[in-house]
Amino acid sequence: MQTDVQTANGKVTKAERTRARLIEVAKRLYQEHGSDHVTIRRIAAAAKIEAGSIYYHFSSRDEIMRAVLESGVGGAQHEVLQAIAEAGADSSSIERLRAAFGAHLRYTLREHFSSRLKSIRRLPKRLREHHMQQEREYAAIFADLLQEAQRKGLLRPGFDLSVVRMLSMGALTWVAEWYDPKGAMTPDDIADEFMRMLTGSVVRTK
Amino acid sequence: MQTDVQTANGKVTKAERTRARLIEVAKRLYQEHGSDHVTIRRIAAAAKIEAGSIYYHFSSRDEIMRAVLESGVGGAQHEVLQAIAEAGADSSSIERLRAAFGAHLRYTLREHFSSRLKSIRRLPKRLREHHMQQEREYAAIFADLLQEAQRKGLLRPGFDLSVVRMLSMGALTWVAEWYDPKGAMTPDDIADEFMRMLTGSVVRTK
DNA sequence: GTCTATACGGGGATAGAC
DNA sequence: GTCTATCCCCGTATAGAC
Repeated sequence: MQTDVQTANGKVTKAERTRARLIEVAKRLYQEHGSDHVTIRRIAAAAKIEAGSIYYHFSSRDEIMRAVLESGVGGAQHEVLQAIAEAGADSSSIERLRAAFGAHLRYTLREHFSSRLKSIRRLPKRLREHHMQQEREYAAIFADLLQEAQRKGLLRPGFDLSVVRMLSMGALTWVAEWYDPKGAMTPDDIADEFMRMLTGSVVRTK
Repeated sequence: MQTDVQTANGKVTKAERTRARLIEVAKRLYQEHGSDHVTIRRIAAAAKIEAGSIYYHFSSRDEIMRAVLESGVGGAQHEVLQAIAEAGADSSSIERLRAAFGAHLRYTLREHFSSRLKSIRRLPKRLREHHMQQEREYAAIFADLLQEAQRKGLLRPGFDLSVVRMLSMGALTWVAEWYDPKGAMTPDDIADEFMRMLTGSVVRTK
């Protein structure tokens, strides 16, 4: 919002670094305490800065929240797309879907980030619109994989792919609510179990 | 906490009625605005009472929140058990599971209540423990149905039933995040679609 | 860029009248 | 049981020194 543009020679300004640190700190606080109780004062304390100074980098508390959401969805998107790419060009749609689900789950659990859980309702309309646009793009990744699978005849007919996608994302996103890192299962184990649930019903078994 | 016991002759005291009204109002506010921004003063205003008077019925804000959660999980439990009962004694485990899922989803969407979404983290330990015990009882309903189905050989072997249950509940609970009441699908349509996803993979198709 | 100081409102909670 | 009055804290945000 202020002087947080990169300088011509590609250097990162002090303002940029501080801004990035504030976003990181705020994200961590959201994870630990929920969107409630994450105040300017607390963010400032955790970032070892005075509360007033924050307003040099952000115009309001909501602006920080928006930045955190943006960074969260953006991070997930980046890792999911990368996982799909790593699956290789000769992978099937189903394999890519599995990779995408796995990446989504790993990210959600690692960052304990499920954007919707953090009260988006209270975001001003402008910010909310931007965020929902970002969410739609993220959802489109999975929607595309499912449609591709359907076109290639890999899915059992008769399903509403939108509903299947949203139920699936829900199942995975909700894992953050019950996952025990000290338990026996890794995030990938859970993603695999979920794929097994789909395979044989949604996915044609032949 | 105070005089909210029923009198010997079974009559409901004024205090009880007021307390119940406060819980109802608070629940509605939580639904509408999220757990953020639901203040004692707002609850008081919506209940047409003065803020100070609330402390006759509840000892703190958290106490109200706990009561709302209790009422929410209790309500869901009641309706799910009723749906199972209505499925009849000669119904299969799978039919009862379908009925239970449907009731869970209807309740979640109607009350826009998904307890976990409302920052439980910030509840004091005592209150949180009680709430999680209640959640476990609720989860046990579904766990029992799945185990029963497994015993009767209605499930395809090789699945971790705990994981299947938690993924399933997640898929359904998350529906509240994307459901559009003005859309074409009813809650039961969605529950049915989900059962179709399970049938043929988790449920043995024969 | 970051600090200090401060304005202002709204939060939870209590005391005592009625 | 409910009201009124009030305390004190902490929230967001701003102004101006450095």
